[in-house]
Amino acid sequence: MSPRRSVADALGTRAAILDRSVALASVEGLEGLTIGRLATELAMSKSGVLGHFGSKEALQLAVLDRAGQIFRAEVWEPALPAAPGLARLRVLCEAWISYLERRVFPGGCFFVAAAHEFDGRPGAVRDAVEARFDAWRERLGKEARRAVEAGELSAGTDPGQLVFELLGLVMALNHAIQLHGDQRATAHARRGVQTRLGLEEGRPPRRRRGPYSAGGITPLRAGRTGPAPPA
Amino acid sequence: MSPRRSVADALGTRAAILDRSVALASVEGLEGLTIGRLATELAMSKSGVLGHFGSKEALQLAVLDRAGQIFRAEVWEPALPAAPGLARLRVLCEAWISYLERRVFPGGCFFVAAAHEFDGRPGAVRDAVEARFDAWRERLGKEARRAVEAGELSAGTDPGQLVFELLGLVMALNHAIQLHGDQRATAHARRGVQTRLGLEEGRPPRRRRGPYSAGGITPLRAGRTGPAPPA
DNA sequence: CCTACCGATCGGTAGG
DNA sequence: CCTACCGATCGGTAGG
Repeated sequence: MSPRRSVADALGTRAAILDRSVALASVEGLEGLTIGRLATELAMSKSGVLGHFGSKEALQLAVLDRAGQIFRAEVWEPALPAAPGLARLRVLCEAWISYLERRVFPGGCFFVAAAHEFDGRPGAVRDAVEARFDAWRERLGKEARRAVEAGELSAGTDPGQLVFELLGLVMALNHAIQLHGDQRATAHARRGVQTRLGLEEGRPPRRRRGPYSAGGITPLRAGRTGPAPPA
Repeated sequence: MSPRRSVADALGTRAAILDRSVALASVEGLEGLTIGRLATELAMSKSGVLGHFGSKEALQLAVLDRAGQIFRAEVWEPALPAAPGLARLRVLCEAWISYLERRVFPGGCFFVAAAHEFDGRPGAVRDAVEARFDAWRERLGKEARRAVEAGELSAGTDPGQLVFELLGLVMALNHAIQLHGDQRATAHARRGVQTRLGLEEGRPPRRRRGPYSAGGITPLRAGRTGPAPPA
């Protein structure tokens, strides 16, 4: 009952609301997330839930932030130990695929879902989703440019084109898993990444003029947590 | 007031409801499509609208059918004059990209949006969306297999992999247009398709063992309504 | 095709 | 954090 205790409790309650919200919104969408249902599942009153955020939109933005923390921990941070450039790009793509394969969010990629839900509705939520995609593409683009500059990818490689195609592979995988329950699509996604980023592990790239330096070569392992791709 | 007239009127009303529904659902989603809003926009009563379908789910299924007719006319039919195999696959991909570029549905690809909206909710709508994607992938796969069998694509080409990658390019384009308003992404999508299906225009294929044997094929024009891709 | 209505649920507020 | 409540809107039905 002391003020100190109350603050800690409030933060714990807020965190609990957000965790439940992420799970709910992943399946039902950020708009399908309702204060009433949250309150019921958390055994709280609606006003108790809403008091932590002030409005549904503020809750949605907080949920987006929480989902961003999870994405960062699952996809971005595993790639930090890898050397910038091609090596990091490979770990990044594998962690990204693994994040979908392991269904970190039961509804698939939280941000792809949010993008589809809000791309037709102006507002703060839509802007936040767009900003996150901009930042993510920028990060990927930065690694891709570094890989090209270092000669790890063909000098003719367009980093923007590469990032666009990687995004497409991940989106197609997300779609295959969520709509069709097709886990075999992960093999397609991995093969697509390998075609674009080469397949070797720990070997120097072959110096040649061709588009890819696909060496002779074991598949990606670093950062992999899912099962190995089928032969 | 005769029975004949009533039937014609009813069909006209039903068609008007569906057209309005497609436009609304493209932006708001099939679940965001509400009977009340439809009734207001059509200057009808709610029960007048609902009477044509019986339930919201039946309306959603009818809307999906109507959207399918539009997709068929915009993407599939333009490809029918082309020879089966690689030529048809090229026209198909160009019509598909053009369909997104021209924003035939203001909310982007109707089925990609519906897939994201319903992939987490069991039911007839979800099943209908899944069946449509199955059929579409089957059609693309059939053309891809024919192209491989005819030697228009490398014998090593995996049709399933090709279809997966084409779907990814289209989904990345849809995302770029709808979330980022980025029309330049159409160039990335077209370049991705050309990398996979060959680029030349009216030139004989280079006979080599490489992945693509891009035939002596005119570039896509049939069905193209958008601007030419940038150099 | 209409009016009139049903119970349920929505986001949010008043007041404590 | 609660109870109690607001107006609006939801899908759907009764009865004509």
